[in-house]
Amino acid sequence: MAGGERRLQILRVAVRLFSQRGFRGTTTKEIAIAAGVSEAMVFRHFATKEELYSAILDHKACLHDTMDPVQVVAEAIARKDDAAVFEGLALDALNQHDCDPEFHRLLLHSALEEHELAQMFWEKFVKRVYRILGAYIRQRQRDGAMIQIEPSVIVRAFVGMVIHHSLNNNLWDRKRTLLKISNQAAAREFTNILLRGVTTTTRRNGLSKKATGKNSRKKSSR
Amino acid sequence: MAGGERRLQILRVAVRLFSQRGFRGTTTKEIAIAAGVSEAMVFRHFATKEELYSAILDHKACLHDTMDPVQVVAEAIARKDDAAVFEGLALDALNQHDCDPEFHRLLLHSALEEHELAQMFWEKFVKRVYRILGAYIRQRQRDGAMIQIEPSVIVRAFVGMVIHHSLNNNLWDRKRTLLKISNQAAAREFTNILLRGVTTTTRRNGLSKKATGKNSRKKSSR
DNA sequence: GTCTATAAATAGATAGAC
DNA sequence: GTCTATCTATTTATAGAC
Repeated sequence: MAGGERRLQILRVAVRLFSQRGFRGTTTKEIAIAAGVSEAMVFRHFATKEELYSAILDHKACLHDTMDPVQVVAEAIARKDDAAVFEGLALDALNQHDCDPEFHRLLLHSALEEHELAQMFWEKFVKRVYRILGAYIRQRQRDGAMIQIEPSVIVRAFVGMVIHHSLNNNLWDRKRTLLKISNQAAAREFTNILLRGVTTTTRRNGLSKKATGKNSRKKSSR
Repeated sequence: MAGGERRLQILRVAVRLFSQRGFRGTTTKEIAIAAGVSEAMVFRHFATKEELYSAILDHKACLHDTMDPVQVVAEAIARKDDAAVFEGLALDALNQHDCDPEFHRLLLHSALEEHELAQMFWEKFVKRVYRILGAYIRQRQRDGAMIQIEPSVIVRAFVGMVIHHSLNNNLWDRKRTLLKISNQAAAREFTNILLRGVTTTTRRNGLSKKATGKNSRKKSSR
């Protein structure tokens, strides 16, 4: 097998094992066996186990760089379509986690081990979501469309619903014994709860026909 | 030092190290050094490393058995005081995590490693919260006090806010760079968001407050 | 109870043949 | 590129003296 090809294969096997048992919990021998090669081959492609780990992180991080969570809803933000903003973000996150559960586990392992990936992810991804979503909420508060709660609290509440749901599905309750629901439905329900919870609205008929932004005139209700 | 005493001391040291670096990431030598004894002493009190781990889990699980999260709000449930129910649960969980962050980390490690503790905790604790809180919500829906959303979804949303907040504070953002808020305030804010989001009460306009119980939620949002 | 010394197994990593 | 064989350090665990 060609160099680059084999390298990638070993890398993928390592991703799987590291995500299952953590960095320290996985031996280079296990990786070699799972990849169907000798240990020497592993060390031919990656000088040390640490280097292998780093390569994985780079690999994963690069993949996730290309998908910008904020870009997914940029247009909804411009339109000030609250439901589309939150539902879009939630659905994107849930789908992401579903199609790459390994990454979520890898991230948790690295957070527990205080490895660089955790901090990198935090800096490049989480902070960004808080900044941009926080700014959006602040704007909507100025519009009189949302009640005066510290925006970070709202972000945390919403991110909490979504991430915790993923964590449940991927880590604790893979059989979905407690809650079986599609990602679409979950994104919609969480968004409904949050928006009912934080938007100013006088009518109780349904929930979404409220200020779409451009012409909201209500000033600070409380 | 007497037998039982030393045993407990080693156990406590091990709890700290395991929660920091996981089971496989901690060596018996490190434990011995941290406890100020020789490795032989560790193996005198615990035949194997596995046995030490199990002893920790028993120790912790037993501690947490005594504090029933549901009992904390039993009286609020009887009174149908929605705000007290949710705020009480949230505050209890947040304080619990704050005063024993090790347990939270230990739990995560064991969930990732698929160790028994994780499943035990899930069965004895999480399921219970879902069952009881779900039943309460269902009752409140029959009362006409809450909108018709699958109760499990509401539970997941709320538990998500709270647990994710703890996870952030204990694992990712110990410096609280993104959100600095007291447990009391957090419990109150999350409850406000959720209850605004799921209750049928007509708020502003001083219209009817159709909720049945003596719902004494205060309307302060800074 | 506590230690030092050490056994036995496993880990990461390298050498060198093919 | 790939393997077998091997080295070295570490890790779990034990023996036996005090």
